[in-house]
Amino acid sequence: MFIELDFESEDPIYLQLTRQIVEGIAKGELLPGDALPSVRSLAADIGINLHTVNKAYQQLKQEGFLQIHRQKGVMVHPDGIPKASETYKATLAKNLRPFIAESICRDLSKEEFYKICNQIYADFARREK
Amino acid sequence: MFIELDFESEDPIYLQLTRQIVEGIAKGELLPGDALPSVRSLAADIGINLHTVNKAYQQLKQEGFLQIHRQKGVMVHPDGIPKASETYKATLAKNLRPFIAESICRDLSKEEFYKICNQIYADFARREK
DNA sequence: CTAGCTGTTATACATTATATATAACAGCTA
DNA sequence: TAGCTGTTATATATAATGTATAACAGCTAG
Repeated sequence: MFIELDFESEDPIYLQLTRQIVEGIAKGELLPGDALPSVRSLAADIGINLHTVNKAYQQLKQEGFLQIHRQKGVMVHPDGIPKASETYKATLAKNLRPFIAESICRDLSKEEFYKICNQIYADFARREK
Repeated sequence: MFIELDFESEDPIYLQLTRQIVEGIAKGELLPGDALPSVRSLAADIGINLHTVNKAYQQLKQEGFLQIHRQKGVMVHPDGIPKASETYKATLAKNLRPFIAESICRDLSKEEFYKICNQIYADFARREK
C-alpha cells in the first residue's frame, strides 16, 4: 500500500487516507485478512499524527471495511466488505446527484459521463485478480 | 425555485444552496437570463444570513453559472453555462473515483452503478423541455 | 517478569471553515 | 430622496481538523 497525501488539498487528511485504503481494497492490493500498519507506525511513516490515522481507521471500521483488535492490530475485515445495501445505494444516489446535475448543465452527455466512469472502472479492473 | 435546506446535514448550507441552484438549472427550471432573488431577500426567505447566500452566489459566479451585476442583481448566465472542459472532466473523474472504488468493494456491479445513475438522469430528463 | 508493542482515552492547543450579526459604501432607479 | 442592488469590513461563536503529550490495559517476545 502506497499512501500519497496532498497536504495542500482542501480534503482533510483523514479522508484522503480512508479513500486510499478503500482504493487499495478495490484494486485487490489489500485482501480480507491483510494486516494494516499500526496507527503509530503509519502516522510516523507519512508524517502525521496518530489520532489522524486513528480517525480514518475508526471510520473504516464503522463502515465495515476494517476489523480492529485492541492488541492484535488492524486488518481488512476477514469476512470481506459488507455488500451494497439499499441504504448504501440510496446514499450513493444522493452523493452522485450533484455531479450529474452539473454535468447536465455543462452539456456533458450521459454517454460521455459513462465514458469517464468506464475509464475509472478500467483503472481498477486492470489490477484485480 | 424551491430551496429546501437541511440544517442538520453535515453539508454546509452554502453548498446545499449551490447544489440546489445547479439542480434547478439542470432541470430547466432556471433558464439562462432568469433572475435570481437578491442576496438579502433569499436570505430572509430561507432564514439564513445574507453572507451565506452571497458565498453560494460567488462560487456559482466563479464556476460560470451565474452573472452578477452590482446593481441589476443576479441571473443565470445569459450566455449559458460553460461547456465541460477537459479540466472539468479530469476533476469530475477525480471526484467520482472514491464512489466507484467503494462500490467495487461492496460488490456493486458496474451495471447496478449505471442503473442508479440512469435513475438520476431520468429524474432530470423528466422535467427538461 | 520485564520491555515493547497494540488500540484507546483524555486533555490541551492552534488553525481553519462555517455561519451569524451589524454597519457602511457606491451606484442605479423610481 | 428613498429604496433597492452587490460589496466590503469588522466582530463573534461554533465546529471541524490536526497536532502534541500523556497515560492506560492487554497481549507477547525475550
